[in-house]
Amino acid sequence: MLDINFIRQNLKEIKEAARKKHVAVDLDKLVVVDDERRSLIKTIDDMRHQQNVVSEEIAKTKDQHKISEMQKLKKELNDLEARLHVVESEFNLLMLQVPQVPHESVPEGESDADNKPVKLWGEIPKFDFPVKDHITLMKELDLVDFERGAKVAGFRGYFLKNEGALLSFALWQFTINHLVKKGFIPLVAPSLVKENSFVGTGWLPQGKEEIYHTQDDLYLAGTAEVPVMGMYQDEILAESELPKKFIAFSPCFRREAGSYGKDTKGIYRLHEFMKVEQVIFCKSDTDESVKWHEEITRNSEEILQALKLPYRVVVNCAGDLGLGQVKKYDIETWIPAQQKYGETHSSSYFYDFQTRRLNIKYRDQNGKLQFAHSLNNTALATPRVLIQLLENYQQKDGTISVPEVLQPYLGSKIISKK
RNA sequence: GGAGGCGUGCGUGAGUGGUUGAAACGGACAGUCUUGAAAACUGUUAUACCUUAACGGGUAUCAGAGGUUCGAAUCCUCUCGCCUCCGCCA
Repeated sequence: MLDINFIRQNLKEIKEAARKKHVAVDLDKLVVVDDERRSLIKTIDDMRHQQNVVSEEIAKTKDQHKISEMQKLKKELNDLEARLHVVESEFNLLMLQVPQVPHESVPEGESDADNKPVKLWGEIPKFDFPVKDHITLMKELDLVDFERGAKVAGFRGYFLKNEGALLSFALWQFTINHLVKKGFIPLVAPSLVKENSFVGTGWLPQGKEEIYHTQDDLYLAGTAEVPVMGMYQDEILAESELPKKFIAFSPCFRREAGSYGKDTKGIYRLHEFMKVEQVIFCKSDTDESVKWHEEITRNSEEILQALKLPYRVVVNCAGDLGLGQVKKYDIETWIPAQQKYGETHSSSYFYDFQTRRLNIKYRDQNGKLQFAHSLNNTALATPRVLIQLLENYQQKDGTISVPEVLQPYLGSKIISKK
């Protein structure tokens, strides 16, 4: 959510942002609705003032004439309040659709195909044998059971098995340890979450099709960003505790509506997966946001570097940005069998878009309340990253060598047939 | 799932229809005093919106939403949250 005064003063810029982000929102209508809203509030406030003054007189004089005068006023007031009610809900609905303005460095574009690479790391491995894809590798080494996964959990269901499971634990543990050393507070976050946090983070109302909804009116979060942001809703933080840095583990659920035909094989696109997510609250300062954005991106790169997986960083084009995002980097990691990079991380910042919706503030040095800024990035998502890990580490004899940094967690150096 | 209780400001807690945005105590902050600290004393201590050049003024908010009333923290209805006991359960 943006400040309505900011919207009114920068209407052209916001319209441009909506165009770039492909967001359909009638901003002219918003202004008209806001005009009516403002004038109603003014009128109603004045009438209430009169009501307060006269009521006080009545308390003393019990003047029957004034009472009937106020009865009339009350009727008028009720009508206006009812109208304001309607206008305000219209106003709020429109406000929830107004996009954040992308940073000037964000390229224009329609979809992820227009994202621009900004960094390359690692060498693309050359294999002197036919490369197997992760599905083949996992089946041969008995690391996954798709058939029974589908039997039990339906389409896109899976069981991770043997080292497929153990590697996941190793990756989580390694990642969390790495970030805790950097001052991140570890969390295990809820996935079953109330609607508020989804609206507050910008996942709702537009993302309704993507999110599972339970019969108890709770929703299943597709990322720990949702619960961790919701954690501080309606709170005033101390400036001294900023930046607040969290590393949160949670199961993640996505309906993947609209992508029924996409990535139907393997473990790339799943309804249920696990993620270790970085979430930061920082001071209300655009430079601070940029600084921490670079840091959380670097943190994820460090993890890939420690795993010695080749990756590239792309800056997402405006068409590929979420409603509230100012700028986003995706990190894409090399998939040998497909000879291309595949998204494994997504790093974004929002300025105060989310914290305004969630009412998360802090008191600055001058005693003024400010909306904090928020950011988040994947630290590591499983099982997707197993694709890159297994394929890049495969060996001629069909075994997988275990990345050095994971060996202590896994207790072995090689994954071979049972 | 059954039975009961409770929701007031940073905290404890008063307030059951008319200057109560809200007593009192505590906490925090600032000042006086002190070499420094403590103690004592004094003062400050909500947020949002509207209005004003400014001083200031106005409206709303006592979990939330409705209702009764000229007037609601106080009465009524619903919702939400928390707590206790029983049952069930990892």
